[in-house]
Amino acid sequence: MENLTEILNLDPNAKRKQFQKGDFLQRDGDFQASTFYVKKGLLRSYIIDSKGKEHIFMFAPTGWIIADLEALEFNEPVKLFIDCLEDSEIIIFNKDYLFNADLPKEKIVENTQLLYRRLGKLQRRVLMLMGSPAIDRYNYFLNTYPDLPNRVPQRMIATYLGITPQALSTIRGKIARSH
Amino acid sequence: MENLTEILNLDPNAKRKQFQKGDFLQRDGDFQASTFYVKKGLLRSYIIDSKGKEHIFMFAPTGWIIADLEALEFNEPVKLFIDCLEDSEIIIFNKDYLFNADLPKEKIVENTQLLYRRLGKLQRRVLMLMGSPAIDRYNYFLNTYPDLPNRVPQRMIATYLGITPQALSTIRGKIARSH
DNA sequence: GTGATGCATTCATCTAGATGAAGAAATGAA
DNA sequence: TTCATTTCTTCATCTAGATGAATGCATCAC
Repeated sequence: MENLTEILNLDPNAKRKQFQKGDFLQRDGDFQASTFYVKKGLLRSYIIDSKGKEHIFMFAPTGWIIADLEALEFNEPVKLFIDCLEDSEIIIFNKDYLFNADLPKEKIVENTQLLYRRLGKLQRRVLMLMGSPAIDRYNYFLNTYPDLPNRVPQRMIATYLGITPQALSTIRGKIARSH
Repeated sequence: MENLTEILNLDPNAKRKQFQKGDFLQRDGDFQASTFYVKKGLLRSYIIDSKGKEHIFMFAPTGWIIADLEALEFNEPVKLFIDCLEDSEIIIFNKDYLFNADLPKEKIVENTQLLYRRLGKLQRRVLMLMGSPAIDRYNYFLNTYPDLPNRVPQRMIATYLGITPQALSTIRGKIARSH
């Protein structure tokens, strides 16, 4: 995703900004959704459901792009909170810029490749949420984000998987006990 | 999505084909994933999990595009079955054609819009699978596919929602009883 | 150091939805 | 029409994971 940096440097409206652990970049109810490129650090996006429970939609370590895709695309108010899990350097830009008419055609095609990739991953996520038990989802998580287990608390991993921290603890116990 | 037809007509490799209810367009294990545009009819894509259970990833009525996005993007063998729920007229084409260098830039940008839209929908699907009870997911399904309840059997709707036909039957019973 | 706050683990319950079985209704083929 | 197949519903269990509470550790502020 490093080629993105180059593009982002071209966007006259892109803002580079430093954030601290705990800072919010966007919250539920905001009217204007933004797109964030993580130059360095770690973000996450999540909702809080009707019962007050947190559900992490994704983590975004260095090099990733994170946004409320639904709000962006359908011009709805933001549903996803986005905040910093570590001090982070972020580039805030307009989604449209990735497909701006000023960019050369090949760049645009390159950028759509990123969307395609994300679609593939999301497809997998849906299929796993429907068809795989929590332990398989946990193993897939470890594969997708190999270095995150050391950087984020268990309870966040649990809410990413769609289970409670207690359930994750039990699963980890089982894995450990079976060597 | 009607503008797509036009583009598809330009693709020299796109094949138009007639299928019958029950025909398979693609199955688990195929090596070459394709992309299908539904000119008329109704398709679905689904996996069969390790316990032999069916999970429908999506329905594709007239005007929709359906494919195994993960297999396409990462050049993996196909995981999703795709078959016809009704007699259908299908255009089979290469995903790359949507972003072919021969197309005018505006067309490419237009096509990425479709990807974005799909991403937004998938985000919502993930969030609902994690955070909403089956009844809410059912109502959202009714919203997304208003005319499908009359065209597809309940058991398929259930496997789309990620629950069993029995559970869906109970939910419908509750909704009916509460007027 | 002390106290406070947050995190992980364990255990005893509880529950949404799964499973399996059976009957009723609908669909389809001959 | 009749027979077979599939679909839908209901009910009696069962289970993965939720909930809530208690305990033991860390971490941080002061």
